[in-house]
Amino acid sequence: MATAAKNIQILKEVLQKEGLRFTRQRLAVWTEIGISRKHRDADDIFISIRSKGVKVSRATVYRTIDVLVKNKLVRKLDVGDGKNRFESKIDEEHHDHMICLETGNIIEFYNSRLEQLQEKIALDNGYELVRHVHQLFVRPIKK
Amino acid sequence: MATAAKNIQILKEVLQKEGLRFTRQRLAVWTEIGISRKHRDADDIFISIRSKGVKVSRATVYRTIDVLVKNKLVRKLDVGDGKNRFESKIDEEHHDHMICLETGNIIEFYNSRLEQLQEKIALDNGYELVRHVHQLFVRPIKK
DNA sequence: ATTCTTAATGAGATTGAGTCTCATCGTAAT
DNA sequence: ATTACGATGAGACTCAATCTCATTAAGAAT
Ligand SMILES: [Mn+2]
Ligand SMILES: [Mn+2]
Ligand SMILES: [Zn+2]
Ligand SMILES: [Zn+2]
Repeated sequence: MATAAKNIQILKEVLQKEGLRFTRQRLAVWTEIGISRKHRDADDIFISIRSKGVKVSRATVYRTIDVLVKNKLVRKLDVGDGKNRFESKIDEEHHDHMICLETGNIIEFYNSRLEQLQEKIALDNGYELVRHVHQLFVRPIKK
Repeated sequence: MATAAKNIQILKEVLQKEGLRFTRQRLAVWTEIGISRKHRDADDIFISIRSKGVKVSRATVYRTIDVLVKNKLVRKLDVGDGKNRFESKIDEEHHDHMICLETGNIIEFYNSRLEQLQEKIALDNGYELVRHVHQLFVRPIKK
């Protein structure tokens, strides 16, 4: 799964639902996020698209990402360095992130008990959990 | 506890340890964060100090907050609206935050099992947990 | 294929939180 | 009181992100 053709279809459906046109720029942004390594920032994506010969502006990159995030195709991630990062949610299970304070490396993790606890905490307070931000800042154990 | 005199003493000790001078501005910032309601942003603190007749600049507010955060007198909190918020850690146990998406209200919570799980997840990956960011974005349950 | 309507785009201006500069001020040691 | 040097403030600056608006191009209609 997650073939190029499949991803184009997913994008087209979202754009149609939103009443938006299918453009080369929007496809380029979605392709860039979908195909590439994860946790990339907007400028990274912008530079990469340009380097592949597709004409695009920063404004369009940001505008397109907003649409993708709104429609849950892409996840926005703040690792605390002032720049948002993005990753495709296609073929991805939910996970949270551990950021190494020494290398900047981002490690993904998932723990169902942790997820359940969060739902419970919200409920116990009379709320419904909509989303959560959870990052562990860590240091390698030296022996 | 947490009398004004006590708080001044705490500040003086930190400044001494850091080799920094005790100034009216630094006291004003610490007092503002320590005395007032929680989760305030830097500009809020800046305006409030000025309104009380103490001459201070934004630069000094930010610089002082950095010292306070470094010395664990104050906690920096990012609720995702682009502005950091601050709260005194004096007489406060560790807690995380639930942000109501409808009212913007910030509810504090603490769950020891949750805290333990995070330590464990880091360790299982060969890391030591230094700090964590954990926010639940919630919506009131309507019945 | 050509025309037409209107949404989408791009270059560059703008915003805003946070940082930096450096001339001046004030703490605190003596 | 004098003095040394750290602290401060006004405003310039940074940089991610947003906005403006003249121009471009989807894509529907024919
Ligand atoms: Mn990830
Ligand atoms: Mn709090
Ligand atoms: Zn999670
Ligand atoms: Zn916690």
